Amino acid sequence: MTTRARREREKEERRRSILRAAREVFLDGDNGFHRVTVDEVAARAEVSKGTVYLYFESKETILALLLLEGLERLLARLQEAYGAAEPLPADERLRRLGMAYFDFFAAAPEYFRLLVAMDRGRFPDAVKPEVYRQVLSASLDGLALVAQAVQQGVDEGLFRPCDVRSAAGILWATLNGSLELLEHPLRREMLGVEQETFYRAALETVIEGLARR
Amino acid sequence: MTTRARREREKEERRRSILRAAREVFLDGDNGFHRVTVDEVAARAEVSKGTVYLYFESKETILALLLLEGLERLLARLQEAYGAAEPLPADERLRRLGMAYFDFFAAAPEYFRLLVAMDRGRFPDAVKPEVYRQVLSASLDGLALVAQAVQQGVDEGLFRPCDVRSAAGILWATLNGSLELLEHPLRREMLGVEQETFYRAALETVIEGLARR
Amino acid sequence: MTTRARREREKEERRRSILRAAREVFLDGDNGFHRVTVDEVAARAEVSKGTVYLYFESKETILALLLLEGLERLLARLQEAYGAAEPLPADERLRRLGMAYFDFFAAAPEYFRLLVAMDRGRFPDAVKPEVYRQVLSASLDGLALVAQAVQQGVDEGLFRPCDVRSAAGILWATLNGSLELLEHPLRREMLGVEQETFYRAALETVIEGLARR
Amino acid sequence: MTTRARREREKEERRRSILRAAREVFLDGDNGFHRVTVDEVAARAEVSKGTVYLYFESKETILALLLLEGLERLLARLQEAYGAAEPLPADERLRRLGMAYFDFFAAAPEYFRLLVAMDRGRFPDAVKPEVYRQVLSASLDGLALVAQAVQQGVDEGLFRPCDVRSAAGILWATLNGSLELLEHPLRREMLGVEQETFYRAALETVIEGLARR
DNA sequence: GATGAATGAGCGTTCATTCAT
DNA sequence: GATGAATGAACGCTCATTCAT
Repeated sequence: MTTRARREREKEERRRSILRAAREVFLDGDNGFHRVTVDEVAARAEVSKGTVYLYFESKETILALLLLEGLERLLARLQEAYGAAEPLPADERLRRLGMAYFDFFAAAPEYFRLLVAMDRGRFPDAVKPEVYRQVLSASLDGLALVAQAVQQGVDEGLFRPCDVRSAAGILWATLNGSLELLEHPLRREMLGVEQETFYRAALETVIEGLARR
Repeated sequence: MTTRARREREKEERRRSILRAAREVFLDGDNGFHRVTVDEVAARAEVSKGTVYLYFESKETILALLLLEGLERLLARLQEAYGAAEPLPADERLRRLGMAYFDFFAAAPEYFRLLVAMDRGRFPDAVKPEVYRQVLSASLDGLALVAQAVQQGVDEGLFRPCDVRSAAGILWATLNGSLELLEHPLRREMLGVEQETFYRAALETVIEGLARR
Repeated sequence: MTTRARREREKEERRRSILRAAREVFLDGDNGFHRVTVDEVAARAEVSKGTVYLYFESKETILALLLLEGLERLLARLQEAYGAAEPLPADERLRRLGMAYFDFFAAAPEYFRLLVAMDRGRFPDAVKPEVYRQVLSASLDGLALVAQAVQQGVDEGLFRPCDVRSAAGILWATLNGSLELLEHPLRREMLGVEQETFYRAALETVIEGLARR
Repeated sequence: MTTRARREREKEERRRSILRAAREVFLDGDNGFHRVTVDEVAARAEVSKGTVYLYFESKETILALLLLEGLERLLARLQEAYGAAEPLPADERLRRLGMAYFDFFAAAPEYFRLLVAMDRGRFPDAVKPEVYRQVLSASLDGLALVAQAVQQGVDEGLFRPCDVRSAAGILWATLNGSLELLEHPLRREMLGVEQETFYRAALETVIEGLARR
């Protein structure tokens, strides 16, 4: 009985260890996610290539799970940032959501790349629909949170009436674009601005853009 | 001397012809730029594979030059859209710039993908810093145009005083983010909105966000 | 002692159950016997993969035993078809044997493929000589039945005197060749004939060829 | 000019050399054709794996071409054996065709295996339809030759009227079955007969079976 | 006796790059 | 300057077999 439980635990540990190895390869490489190789992941996890496939269906599945993991952590942070229990003005909620988003991806920019890459290449084909749906669903949940804040703003007369889901999407797009734009040092130099400063300004601009005059 | 000149000219022609072939392959493929192979480019240009490497350092360099070319065309369109000769209000200029940007990438999404990919994969290593800088410089020129329109808006009291270069960057980031966000059908579905509609709304939101109250 | 006997019995049952699972996988697949994997057999038998190897030396051994089983069933059918108890003319016996052979393999072409494959691939190395000999012996028994019918024909003056074992072998070769030839749709098309019609004609031709003039 | 010609020649030589290497791997191995590995072929030809794919589309194509080569040689031998220019009785023609067939495959039994294998596995998918058709066409030409001899026999009253194409197929099936049956030493032992003796007897039996009484 | 996690050699195929001619 | 044949590392994935527990 104990044996069985231990087995189970070890298996889960191994699984995690492969996932961790994948994350390391994925995050370490200066190369970006498409340089993640099953060979490399296996080597880093100190298991054979076959073992990797014992735990995961495909390379893409591993990356998708990695992403999902990230998104779930992100979502938790966003929910925390939203501060549902606190009586906050809508713009403040958006500010907090935006900065939580920033903190998350500033800490792990590769997740951001992975999120962006998810639509491309072999992903849609190689990843089980279920996993794919989970990824999309996590994204949707995050978006819903933003939309909720926008709705609050509209309801309270702070924001102009609008399609709140689109508005949420616009904020999302802006924040993504800001993260991406300044990811490269040369572009930061070009704009002569620090990433966080720029990001905050972008966030404020969109919030301002939603505001009732 | 004449011979030398002719030689030079022929060489340049060959170079252009390879680049043109690369562009054809690049734009033809239904699969995106990462399907561009040196074999195919050489075949299309009717030269040997070796010759391609005689004129270009690497496949990535070719793609970078292609992008540069594209950016230059984009810049021309932006300049046209800016309408320097016409007496236009600043917000209208931004609107025109934004839609020219949209039109360009809607017509050739591959360029957008290439632009996004530029920071990643083998590009940073395989592309000479000089070429890289040229790409950035083309971006800068575009940005300057946007900044100029913002400056006009600030000067005329339409927009709030601000760091115009940052403001231009914010608009840019938003538009890029919007293009990227909606590139994938599933995300379009998720937002329940058409790409152009969303893009326009994002553009308006940022313009609004810049406006003086 | 009783325990020992029970153990023995259980072991045999387990063995049979694995073999049955293997047969199911073997006959299920649309893809032929080379799609049989140990994983699948183990899963179907609801035992671990290790257990499979506890009872059988190799995958090839399992397949060989499967074939042996099949051949034994075939032999039973041939004996029935022979109709030892009935007073039949020799040619009729051959006809019945031939058609029983056809029916067997038409119903389970995989067995035929396996029989053909037996000499090839990893089989000769991976299968114990003993098992191999058993397979051959089963074939011999079938052959003996055919030879017996031929002998009857010779004795009764219906067939020309000949080496009856060779004659039986010739019939066997013809029937095998016919089955194999027409297994592929394209070759059926090429000959413009249906499998059973062709097979019957082949059977008759050889019977005729054995007949006294 | 000479250079060009030499290049061409060398290329053809290389191609042949890879094909020869493939044949060696294919014929040498005790393993049968499905153990033919691109790695092995490349090693034997002393080229890199990539080079193999420079000359051939796929492994299956190589094997198909090998087979085609064999079939063409076989066909030439059959035509010679048929002796169109000589005034031969139909049964003698069949005898000569049959023995030419035997000689060919006795000398290179692997070709026989390859021919049989051609219908299976990845062949139909992995081989260009054109090559596939050529293989079938070569088979058909051989069959036509046999059918022609049978027709002659029917016309001359030596053979019973019959569907000559089916009759040719029956002979073919018998000969194939005989070759296959006795390929394995253990089966030869089992029948207590030498391969050629058996084969001749089978050939005679079918000829006899076609004969008018 | 039974398990099932782990192995690792093996597969066919691709393609950017090099270099002898 | 131009060629194009050759390279070879890399890729994701499979599966029969082993062995510590």
